Amino acid sequence: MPKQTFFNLPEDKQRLIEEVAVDEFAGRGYAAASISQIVSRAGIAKGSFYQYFEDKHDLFMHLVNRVTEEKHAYFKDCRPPDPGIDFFANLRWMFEAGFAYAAAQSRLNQAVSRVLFGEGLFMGEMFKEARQASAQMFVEMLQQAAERGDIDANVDPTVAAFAVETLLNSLGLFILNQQAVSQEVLQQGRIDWLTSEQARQIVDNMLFVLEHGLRKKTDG
Amino acid sequence: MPKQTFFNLPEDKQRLIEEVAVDEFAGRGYAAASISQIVSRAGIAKGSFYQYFEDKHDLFMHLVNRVTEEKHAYFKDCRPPDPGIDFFANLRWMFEAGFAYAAAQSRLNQAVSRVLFGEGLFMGEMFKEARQASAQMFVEMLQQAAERGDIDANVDPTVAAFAVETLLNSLGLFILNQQAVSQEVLQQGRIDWLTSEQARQIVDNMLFVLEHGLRKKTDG
DNA sequence: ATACAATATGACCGAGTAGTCATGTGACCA
DNA sequence: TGGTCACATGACTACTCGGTCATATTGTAT
Repeated sequence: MPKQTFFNLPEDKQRLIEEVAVDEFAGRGYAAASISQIVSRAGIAKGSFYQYFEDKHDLFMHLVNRVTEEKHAYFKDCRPPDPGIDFFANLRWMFEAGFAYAAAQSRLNQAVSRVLFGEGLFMGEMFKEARQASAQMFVEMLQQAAERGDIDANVDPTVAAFAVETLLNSLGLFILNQQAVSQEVLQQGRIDWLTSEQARQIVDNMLFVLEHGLRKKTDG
Repeated sequence: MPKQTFFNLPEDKQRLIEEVAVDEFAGRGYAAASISQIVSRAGIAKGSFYQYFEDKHDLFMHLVNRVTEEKHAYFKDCRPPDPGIDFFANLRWMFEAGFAYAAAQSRLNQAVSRVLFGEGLFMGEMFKEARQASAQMFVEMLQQAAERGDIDANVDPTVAAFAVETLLNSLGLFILNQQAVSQEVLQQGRIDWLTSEQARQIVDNMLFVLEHGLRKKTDG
């Protein structure tokens, strides 16, 4: 948490520092963000920075806290329309609220998102060919399936392909999460706890979701 | 691409360098990964590194290529049983192969995935609570929905929550990519890509898939 | 043995970094 | 007026970084 001296600053100076910091983080990512750059662009002395914050991490966490504060404030008044509402309606509502928030809200939130998205985009650039080839394969597959009448005509093949690809790619992530990954496991480099039975169930579940969706079928 | 000198190296030295590099990238993320650290830990001279690789990017791309090679090698022998088969059967085959690969995945692949999924362990630590809270929220939501009979009883809430969360989280990036939004646009803080009609359709589609699945409904 | 090319090496460079600290400044109180 | 205290400052230290290059060490062909 920032030191008291930071909160003693005039509001506009606090905001200025936050803005500059946010730009720096957004532009260069967390790891490469430079405090020297921040103080220079904010027009404060290096020493002052260290009277406000412990270090870079402290500053960044402050920004994150600001965003979550803002978010909570934003969502406070508008509770989900009805707690007893249908799950899918609820999901849709969450989406729309999230979009509205993202669209309406401050530079602060936009910038923090930019840190996350920006790095994603950067990485995306790196693997453009590989990813496009992969994505293309899935799209074609889905298109063929659509022509053959295997999949629903309401679904855009591109979106469907994305869904399939994303879930397929995240299988590894799911496994890692399930075992609360630790450095130890990473070094060990093998995953042998997973029985084929468990594996089968996970795959079954994922495929079921993709094929039939989550909604309970009312008909036989 | 690495220079010829690298490939002239003894196999085990190549592997050693790759291992060390992978650790560095996995541990500190792409931006903060240090070549000085890598050469030091690999026990080679700084100058040698630059006789093997152009720069950090070159090294990283080499690792990525290794991963894709590995993947291709893994999937090479096992072609889909029958090209004319039902789409979902085909999908099942792919998922099983994908799962096997994910379960057997090498340190190499793990590390690269880690870098891609969010700048290494560090970022992961930072947002750990937030992400866990989010995941927890989804699981509870799905459990309630299951109890209320909104969602299908065949689906394990944990897997469903993971699927929902994964798809929703990566949807933003997908929309960005679909509209070919550049990093500059993001930097400017424009949000028109979010509010566009296309974005809305993508969201609708994704929600549809989650609710009803991909398979064409024969009834109704 | 000799010559030659390929590779290995680490001291070195310039640039940039995080973080410190002695000194300066201004506001408030006695 | 003088004293006190919170804050501001930027030169400074002690790094690490990516990258270069003259030199040393190999391996190979003659």
